[in-house]
Amino acid sequence: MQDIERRSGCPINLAMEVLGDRWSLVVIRDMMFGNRRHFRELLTRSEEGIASNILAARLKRLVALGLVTKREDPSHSQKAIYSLAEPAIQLVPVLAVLGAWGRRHLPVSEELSIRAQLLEEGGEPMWSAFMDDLRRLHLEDPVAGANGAIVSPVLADLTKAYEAVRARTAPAG
Amino acid sequence: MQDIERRSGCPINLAMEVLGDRWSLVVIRDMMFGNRRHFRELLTRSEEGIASNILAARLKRLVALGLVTKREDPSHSQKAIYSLAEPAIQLVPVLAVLGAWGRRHLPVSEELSIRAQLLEEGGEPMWSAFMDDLRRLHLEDPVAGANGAIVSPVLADLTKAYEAVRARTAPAG
DNA sequence: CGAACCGATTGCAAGATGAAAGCAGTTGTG
DNA sequence: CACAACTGCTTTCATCTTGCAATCGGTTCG
Repeated sequence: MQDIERRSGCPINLAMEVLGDRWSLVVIRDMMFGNRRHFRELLTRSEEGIASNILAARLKRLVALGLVTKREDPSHSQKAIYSLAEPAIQLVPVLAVLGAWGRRHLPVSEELSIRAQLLEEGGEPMWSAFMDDLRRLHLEDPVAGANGAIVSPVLADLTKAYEAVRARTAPAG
Repeated sequence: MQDIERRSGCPINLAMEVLGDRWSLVVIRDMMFGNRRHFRELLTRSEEGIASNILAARLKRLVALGLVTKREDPSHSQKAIYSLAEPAIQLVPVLAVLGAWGRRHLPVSEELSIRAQLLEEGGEPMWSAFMDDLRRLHLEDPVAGANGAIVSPVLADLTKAYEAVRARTAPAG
């Protein structure tokens, strides 16, 4: 694991040393909920428009920290598949409660917060089911998970709800 | 509320725009679990050694964002009392699950993670009780909350456990 | 053989961070 | 009533981080 500062041994402090920047959790969110597994997908399909050097730096750091793994894509000798490692998969509850907080207190858009709402309402059972799905997509068979040969039922439901809201609120897009 | 970037309307993204730096959540943690309510307390009793200019900037930003409030201390015309506002109080579940994650995956120290452990084991009922306590200390009567005239039972339990571990692991300190 | 695509890297400017010192005013002490 | 300690900050300056734009060498596809 790459060096973090270790200003103190407090769990909150250490978590902020690992995740306390503007991009790391957003990248993990895209891998987790958008199943973005390649550099280009993360770069160009990012809602927030991350810069390529920042993305490269974040991915390298997350790999060094053991939150993400990187392997070759057999379909393309230059492509790399990025996958969530177990510690990142266990961030599901963190993202769920953080999303729930953001939805209550920040100026979110309806389409981008429907998944946070469902994840909050689904509670612990849904989080566990989602984490099991993620283990299949990212740990068990990363290649099939990356190319869509296997899918997550929980993620499919979330995505379906997202598409439905998007179709309703922005029929043209 | 002060301007945040608003790169997107995603709850996770917005939460990271508000809390995604190395210090904001640490400051909130100290106010919440350490009941640090004055600038000097936050500055000198910080485990991580925050710099005074950074602390000043963070407090100003958190006040502007509506997470923290600032008022005069009647006991000292120059003193300011900083209190958690409702949105920050509702970060209790976030800090609880984030602490639980940090405790599992990062090199925490035993004494500084006992509170995270208790908070995780206490679950939702304990979080609710703690949030009620915080409302009394920070919203209902900030002055009495700041000077110790009223205390939080939940916090007292957490602090007691912390002191016990500290006495066991570092008898001299 | 050229265009599009692959995961990055480089240069540069702007902004954030952090250590240290300092500030003007207030309070407690001898 | 002088004075030291303490109050919440602010300033300065050197260093580190961030983000944009352009680009890189290689691969794949038509």
